[in-house]
This record gives sequence, C-alpha cells and structure tokens, in this order.
Amino acid sequence: MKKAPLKKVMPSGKTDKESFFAQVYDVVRQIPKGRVTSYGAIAAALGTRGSSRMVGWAMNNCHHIRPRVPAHRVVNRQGLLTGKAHFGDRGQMQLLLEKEGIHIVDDQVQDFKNRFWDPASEL
DNA sequence: AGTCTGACTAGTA
DNA sequence: CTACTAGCCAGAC
Repeated sequence: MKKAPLKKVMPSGKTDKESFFAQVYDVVRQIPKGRVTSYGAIAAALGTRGSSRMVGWAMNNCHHIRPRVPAHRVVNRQGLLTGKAHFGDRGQMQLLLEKEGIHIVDDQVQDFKNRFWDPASEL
C-alpha cells in the first residue's frame, strides 16, 4: 500500500468540530476493551503521521471532553504508560488497564505487540 | 510577534 | 545498547 495523498490540510485552518482533536477522540473511543494503541498510530490513521505530539495534546484536552475518552488505552510506541502522570493521580491509568485484562509491569504494557490495536488497519 | 515546551516518533551517531 | 537531533502543531508566556 502506497502512502495516500490524504493530507488533512484545512482551508484557512478552519476550527471545525471535525478538527484533529475530535477525530482523535473518536478513534480512541473505538479502541476495543483490552486493547491499546499508540499516539503515532492514531496520528497516522488520521493522515498526520508526523503529528503524534498533537495526539498527546488532544489527550491533554480530553479531560474536559464528554463522553469520557479512554485515554488509558493510549500509550506510546514502546507500550509505556507515558501519560499516566496526567491521569488524575497515582497509577489510575494502570489500574484501568489491568482491570481490562492488560498486564502492566514497571509502567510497561506486557505483550504489547499482541495488545496493540491499529486504527489504520482495524478501523 | 517570538520563543519554549509538550501524554511522540524515527533516524542517526 | 544509549544519546541526541529533527520534524511535527498547538498552546502558554
């Protein structure tokens, strides 16, 4: 599969509700229980492969977003819970993941490769 | 208006 | 293997 010219270039940078952030939330909400994905995977699925940071920034906003966004299912490329610090307090993120059947050791998702859910492929 | 930072990633040394 | 750099876009100062 060659890279499609899917460029999310908004004319005049319009702040549509369908903006990058909204798309991120939409994808994250569709993450199956017991699965996790990465920021880059989401960004790539939206056509902005290099904007992985924006996904994380969107997550920072997700705190005031409704319905609640399962940001705990979003980890970095290494399967590391980099955003756990922003989850209220303590290992709330880890607790949520373990509750879904995901094993975490030292803030790292075990069997991450098998738990990984790629929105660009599965979606 | 310019500069720095940030829940990232891939590439290079 | 680890360390550093560059690219990315938006927000805060």
